[in-house]
Amino acid sequence: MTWSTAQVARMSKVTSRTLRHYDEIGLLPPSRVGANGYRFYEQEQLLRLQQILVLRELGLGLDAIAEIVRDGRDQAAVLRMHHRWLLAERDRFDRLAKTVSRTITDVEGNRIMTKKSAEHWFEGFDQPTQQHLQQEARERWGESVDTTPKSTDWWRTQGQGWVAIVDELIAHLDADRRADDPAVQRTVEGHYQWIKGHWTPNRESYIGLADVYADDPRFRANFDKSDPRLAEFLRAAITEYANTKLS
Amino acid sequence: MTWSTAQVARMSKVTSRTLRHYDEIGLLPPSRVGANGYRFYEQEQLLRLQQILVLRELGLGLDAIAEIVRDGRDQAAVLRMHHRWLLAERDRFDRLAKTVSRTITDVEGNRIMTKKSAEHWFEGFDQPTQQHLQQEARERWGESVDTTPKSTDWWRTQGQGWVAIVDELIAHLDADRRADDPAVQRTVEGHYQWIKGHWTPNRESYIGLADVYADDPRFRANFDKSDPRLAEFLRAAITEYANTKLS
DNA sequence: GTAGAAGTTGACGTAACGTCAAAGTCAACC
DNA sequence: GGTTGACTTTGACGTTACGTCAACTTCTAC
Repeated sequence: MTWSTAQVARMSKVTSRTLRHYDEIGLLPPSRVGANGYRFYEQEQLLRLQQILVLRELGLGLDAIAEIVRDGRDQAAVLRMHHRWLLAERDRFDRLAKTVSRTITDVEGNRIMTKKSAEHWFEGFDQPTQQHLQQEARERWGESVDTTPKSTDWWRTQGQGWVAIVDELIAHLDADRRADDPAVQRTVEGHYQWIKGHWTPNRESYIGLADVYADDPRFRANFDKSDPRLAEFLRAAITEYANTKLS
Repeated sequence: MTWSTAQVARMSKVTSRTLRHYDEIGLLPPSRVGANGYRFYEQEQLLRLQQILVLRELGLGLDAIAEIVRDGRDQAAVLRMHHRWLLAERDRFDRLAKTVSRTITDVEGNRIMTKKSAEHWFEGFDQPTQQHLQQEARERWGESVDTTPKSTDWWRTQGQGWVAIVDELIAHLDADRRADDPAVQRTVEGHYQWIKGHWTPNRESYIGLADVYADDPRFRANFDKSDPRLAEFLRAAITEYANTKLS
């Protein structure tokens, strides 16, 4: 089966402009281009488009999507990962609805806000999805990491949560704490919860993530910019946490 | 309690740049501006920000958000509407996850796609949320419709489904069909299903919507641009449909 | 042949900020 | 009081992902 641009656009509810754009940037080349210059798509392209649209719904930029959606991967495994992400996003909207419920209660009770209660009003809005989802994909397929210069921006786009965690780790290092010190482990717990917002690592995968942090050249380079002790310290701290707290 | 820009930004996870932007466009003016030029926010602004962020999460543009988020409305009623929208969006992500599940089954079974099955791959991606949510808000608070020039773009952003319905109505008028003609009623049925994708009108609210279409100056103006007979014809057709098909 | 739908390329415009620079303000510390 | 660093402002250019439009070609049905 083959589909024209308009047919694909109609089925998928994206515009032909979008399809052209995706072809231009190499994200979704058509199956073939006719002698008349017309684009034609087949099943493989439709599958890929679905994946693109899922990731777009999850808020990823096209750069990140290009990195995740690739030929040659086990498609069923990719789809299962997307499925899990969609369920996580579904749960986040549930959390947002609960946040609004709480606000309704506050407003109907004419509650005066304190500093503490104000923070509850914004629970669920954090969506550092792109970084997390890319991270998970990289952990899984790290060996095929894209090396385009644009990807070096990944570190720079990390959210505030991560920055705070790094700051704490550096403070621990400066206080000469060891990786298994309870304070250090609390920081790792914070990191774990941050990750857990979107996917829940088990022991193996959390340690695998620590290894990515320490071994991936770009992660490593960015850590070294902050403090040369960081990478190995984080690896040790995460490994300790995973071995004592996770299964 | 008063909060500075940075405090609000931290709590809400938006940037100070965003808060400035929202002030500049009048979407979220601060509670007051100090002698030093600094912005300060209070509870009322935080409540409004939460509403803005909810609607942003739901994919609305800032124009549409400005139209929905207003002073003087029953805040509990506004929040309950947002709550319902969030649950609907949660359910849509559930549908998306089910779509991906189906794809996994197809891929693992090495199913060859037919024209029909290809359409299933894209279920759940339709999100004409902005139009529908604005419409619902207008139906509820139509009498306080904003008259800023920018809002006149609303009509232009209507989706294809709406355009097709209008085209059909004009065709019915040209064929001298009455509002209760079965063919006309089938068009209204199509409109009803289009609305029903996001909220289900009962008799009263569907007729109320028809009244909004005919009585709101901007709706009316846009209808008149297409055909001066349209507004009243649509009102009559919807009223007929609602009285015979809805309770 | 004609008309209208469908499709292309090319190119400017848009929305919602992100980023950066320059400068002022504030608070803590010496 | 001076210094430093965090905080805040205004101003302005840049970015992303298309939307919109124009001009032209191709296809299909009559």
